[in-house]
Amino acid sequence: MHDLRYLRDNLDAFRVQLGARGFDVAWPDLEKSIAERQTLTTQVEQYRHHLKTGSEHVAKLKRAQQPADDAVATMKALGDRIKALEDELRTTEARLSDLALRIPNLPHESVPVGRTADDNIERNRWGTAPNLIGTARTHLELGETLGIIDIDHAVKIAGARFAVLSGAGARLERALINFMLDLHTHQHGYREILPPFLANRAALTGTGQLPKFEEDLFRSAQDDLFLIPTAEVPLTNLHREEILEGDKLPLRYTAYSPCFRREAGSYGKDTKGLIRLHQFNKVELVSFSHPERSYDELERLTSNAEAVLQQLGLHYRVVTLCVGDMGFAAAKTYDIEVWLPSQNTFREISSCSNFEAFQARRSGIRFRSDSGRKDSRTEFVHTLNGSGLAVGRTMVAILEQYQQADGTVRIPEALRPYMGGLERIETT
RNA sequence: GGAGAGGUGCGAGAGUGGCCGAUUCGGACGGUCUCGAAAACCGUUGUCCUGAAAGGGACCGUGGGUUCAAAUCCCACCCUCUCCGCCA
Repeated sequence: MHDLRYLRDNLDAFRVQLGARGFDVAWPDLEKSIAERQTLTTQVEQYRHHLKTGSEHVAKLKRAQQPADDAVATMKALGDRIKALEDELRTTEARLSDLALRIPNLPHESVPVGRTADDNIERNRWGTAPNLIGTARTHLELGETLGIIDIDHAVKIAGARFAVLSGAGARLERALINFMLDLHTHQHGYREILPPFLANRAALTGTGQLPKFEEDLFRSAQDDLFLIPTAEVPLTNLHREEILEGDKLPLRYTAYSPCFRREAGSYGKDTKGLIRLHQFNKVELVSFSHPERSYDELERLTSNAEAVLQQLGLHYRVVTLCVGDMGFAAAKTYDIEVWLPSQNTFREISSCSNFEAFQARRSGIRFRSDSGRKDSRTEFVHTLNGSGLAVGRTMVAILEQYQQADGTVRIPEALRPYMGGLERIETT
């Protein structure tokens, strides 16, 4: 969501800045709605002022026991007029807010131009690919042979794009969650949260999933609640409609949650294995930052996510997403991509974004810089989030990068304490 | 799920139709006093929209309605608390 006043005064410049991102915005409707709202608001406020003073006049007459019928009649007519105008204003405002909520965020000036993932720019690389030329098995082959990934039974229970983890597989997933949470809370200063996994409309509108992307979400129709597609939703909404104290910023939170996505429109993509599921586990990082420091915070948050891969010894790279590849709400995004030997390529395992004030404006998350001061003003915070990391895909990377010639999988050392000392996954 | 009570500013809590954006107490902030502090006393202290400013407008859980006029009356919904039922 953007500042509508700014938008009104700079509509053309704004369109240019938004570029290709604004291709499906209904600009003429938007411009018309803004103008209409302004006219109606001014009228309603003027009439209401008359109504207010007029009513006081009536009160005076009645107290003085003077006839007030004429005045009452005039005021009644005025009241009816106001009611009609207010109806119109309500309709206009609803239309305007729906239009405005569908405008994507403005990209930061440092974001590379481009349309697709091919235009993303590699920023840095860490580690080396294991030497598996020609022998790399897929995580699914490994997992099924080892008896730790079971797709067939998941289909029976829920259908396509679900997975059952079994034995050491389930243990590995749990170990990863604990390892990540411990790292972020003990070493990176995040506060651990265990949030609700369902969220209401207001929460999802605040972070930007609604109104535009409702078809991507699982929904409980009876209650009008949605299964969260990421813990970003509950974490960011922790402070919705709040005014935070400026000297407490940044506020950093981490949470494990399962994530639920309908994956509408991705039929045929990544149909095998754990890469793209309707339900997956993720440890999320969220930060509420002072606007002046949010880009430093983005670097920090990204490095916090990278630290997980470094400690696990997984080869990866970081790319800066180009304008065309960024999500709806982001101003700038780094994707962390982990090396998958079987695909001979890097695959996304984390996405770290600065949303600037986009979500904060939608959610009413402000801060006061000098608390207690008379002239202190409130300002929108900047919100950031990133995966720290997608747990399922981390497991995929471990299986593939740590696979041995004999079909077993070594456990990264950092993880062994979380696996009861287990050093290797073998067929059992 | 059933019965009852209630949702007001940072917190407690008053306000049952007009003079209420809202009494009071507490907290916080500033000041007086003090070597310093406590106490006491004085003052300040909600958010948003509009406007260059003066000013104007909105907000008392949310949304409707009644009325010349609504925090106050009516309706619906949401939420909280207590009791009962059910349940991990």
